Amino acid sequence: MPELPEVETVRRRLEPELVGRRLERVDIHDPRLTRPFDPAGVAAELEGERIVALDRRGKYLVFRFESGRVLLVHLRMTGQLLHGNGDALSAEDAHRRAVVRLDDGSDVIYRDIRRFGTWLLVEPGELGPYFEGRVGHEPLARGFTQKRLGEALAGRQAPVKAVLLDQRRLAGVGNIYADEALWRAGIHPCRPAGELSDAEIATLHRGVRAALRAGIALQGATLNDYRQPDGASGRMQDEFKVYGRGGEPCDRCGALIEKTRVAGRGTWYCPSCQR
DNA sequence: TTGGCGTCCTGGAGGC
DNA sequence: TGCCTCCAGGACGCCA
Repeated sequence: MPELPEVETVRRRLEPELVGRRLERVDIHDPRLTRPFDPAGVAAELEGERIVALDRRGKYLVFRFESGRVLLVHLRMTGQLLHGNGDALSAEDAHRRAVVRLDDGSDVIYRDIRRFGTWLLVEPGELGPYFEGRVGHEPLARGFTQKRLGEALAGRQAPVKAVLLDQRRLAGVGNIYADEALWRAGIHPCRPAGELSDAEIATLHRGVRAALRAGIALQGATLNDYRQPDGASGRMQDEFKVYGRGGEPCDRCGALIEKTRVAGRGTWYCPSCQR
């Protein structure tokens, strides 16, 4: 499922291909994609727009247009953005939810098996209010310090993993990278967030950033559905320390990795070296 | 304000 | 072989 490293990988691949291009035709096949707005209306508004920048905020892809409008694309669980010739990209694919024809004749295909993904067209000046209170610190930004992480965790009785997954506090961390970050930090995912010491917060701060950077360096993790815009798989799944490795030995201490459930999510950890 | 749970959604795995 | 049930999880709404 696309988290910060996967979304950033998609952004980096698409940016040189899409910036400067005009949207000639937009076909949105899934009425759920643009809820609560009419997909035909959204498509009509998008046609003719020129992309001037492609950014990322948390797990959102931010398409900025010449008019000042912004299209926010969230891939959720199984969303994919593919770029190429639409006819060659399996036109019969039942999971195609939208197709955008660009002015160079290429296509951007949006496919989504579980249909959780969303497209939201935001008017100039509305992006800030939309993100306000909804999307928290960027964990790889220069300003995300150990102090900022400490503030996000302070006073919370919820499991530390649940707080890492809370996008209002930390943007972009999902189930995979939360587990991987906690393993790197040697912290048990069920520990109450507010009880971590300053030293543990410092270790977790390094662990979160290291896990996310590793994911970006390996072009994300491909488990089932995530693909890069050219269809290639990521390689992070080959470097997982705990996620999905229940019953296998821990790389650090050799104890068998266990699985539990935290915040309603499957959670893998080492019972020996994560305290 | 906080934390937990249900909902949306579909494909795959496992059981019978 | 076919059918049924369960599981996976990001964001959001609801409730205690």
